[in-house]
Amino acid sequence: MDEQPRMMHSHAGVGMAGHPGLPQHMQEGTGGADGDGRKQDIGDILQQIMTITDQSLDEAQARKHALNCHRMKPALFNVLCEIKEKTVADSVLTSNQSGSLTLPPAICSLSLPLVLSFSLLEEEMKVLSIRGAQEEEPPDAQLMRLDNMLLAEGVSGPEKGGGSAAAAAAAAASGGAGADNSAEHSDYRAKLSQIRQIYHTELEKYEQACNEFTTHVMNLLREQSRTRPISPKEIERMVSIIHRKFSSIQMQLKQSTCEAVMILRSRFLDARRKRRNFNKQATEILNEYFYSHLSNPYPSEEAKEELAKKCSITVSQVSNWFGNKRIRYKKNIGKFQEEANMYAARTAVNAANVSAHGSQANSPSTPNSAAAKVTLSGPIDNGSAGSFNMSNSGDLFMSVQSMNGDSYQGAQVGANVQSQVDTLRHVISQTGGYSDGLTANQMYSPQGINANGGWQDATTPSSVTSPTEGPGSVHSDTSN
DNA sequence: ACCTATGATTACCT
DNA sequence: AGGTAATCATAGGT
Repeated sequence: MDEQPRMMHSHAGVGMAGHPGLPQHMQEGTGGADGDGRKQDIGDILQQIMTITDQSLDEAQARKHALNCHRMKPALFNVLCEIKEKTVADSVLTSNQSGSLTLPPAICSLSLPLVLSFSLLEEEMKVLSIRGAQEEEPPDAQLMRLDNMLLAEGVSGPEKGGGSAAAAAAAAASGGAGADNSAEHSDYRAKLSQIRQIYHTELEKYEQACNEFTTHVMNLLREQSRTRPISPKEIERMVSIIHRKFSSIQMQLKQSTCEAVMILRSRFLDARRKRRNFNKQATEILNEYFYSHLSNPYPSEEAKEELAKKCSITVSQVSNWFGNKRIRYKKNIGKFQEEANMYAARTAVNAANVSAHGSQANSPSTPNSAAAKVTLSGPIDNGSAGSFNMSNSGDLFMSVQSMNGDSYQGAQVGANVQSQVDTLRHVISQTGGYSDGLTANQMYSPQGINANGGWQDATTPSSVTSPTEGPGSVHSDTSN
């Protein structure tokens, strides 16, 4: 940066007299004029440089040529290169001393244009090498991380399959229901491949630009090395600087690609951000289980696995669902009344059907099948809890009494029969079967929920063990 | 735009 | 480890 002042100083200290023929002056300078005479020569040369733009192209070209053909040129060039190498190394070491370099007077007088250009280049090299030294190592680890991530996301990996594999992995991680969000995944894949494409075209573009620029700079430097002290080593260094520069740009590209992928991922696959409702079937299965095990809605690990399989969701999702359900049911039982009715009835119907089928083989009719049929008529026909409550409560109550009573106690009651008991009992509890004088909400107070809000199994001793449903258990003759 | 439903997460408890 | 309660953040309906 101190180039300008230096030049200005020299300029000011010397007269403006113009002299032709640079080589001659150089020769004169070489002649070893000391003191004022030498200064005068330098001033003359400088003046010529300053006015070089005023000269015609041919004239300048001729001088350049003459300079290149100077007999001392190769030797001088080598010396300059050497000094420069050394100076660059020094300047890197003592980077904050922006030392104005002191050249041997002989060299100064020999080739001012060379010295000047050398100084300029020296300056730029200093800057570049400092920068280069600073950016040397740190990005490596980060670059590797980015590369790994891009590879993992299928952006930088092999052409096909990588993306979908990543999507599938992400889908598995998010635990979403398969059929439901497959469309979404294709959308995700499409967007991912879009990112991938952009990434690759950009990468290619950068690479090409890097190569082009490198060749350009190399040519330029080679060209300039005829007039400036540029050694092949320096060209090499310059090239590596350029490559570093471009690879830092590449890293930026990689970084932003990673960001884009992350955003895409979070938008499409992050379970929490993009919450997907379970599909209707899954919800029904879960609700069915919940309401048929209302006295103890805590599915065992096995039951959870089974439910998870049935609903094509994960076990932890099942756990979440039951956790949420329990708490929300307990908090506002009234709100769930209708739902409870519905599922209670449905479960009863299912059980009745199963039981009817089972008994058709062996015995004519069973009390619980009758009960289920009674249950059926209410909520499903007119779909209203109110009318359901009023119409058949008596029958239901009787049926359940008998089911839960002695007649079924000793028999090999199947697990699903227990479900029916829970379900029907629940229906009864809201229809006023257990308590007459209460309001709807109070009536609905579920059996099993104690004063503290916890579920108790006191009312249904048999449901302490979570029943595992199996057709086999019903199959056995439960009638007599 | 608002509201409710709902799946997930969190802190805390047993 | 598994439960509860509170909370978050979004889906989906109006």
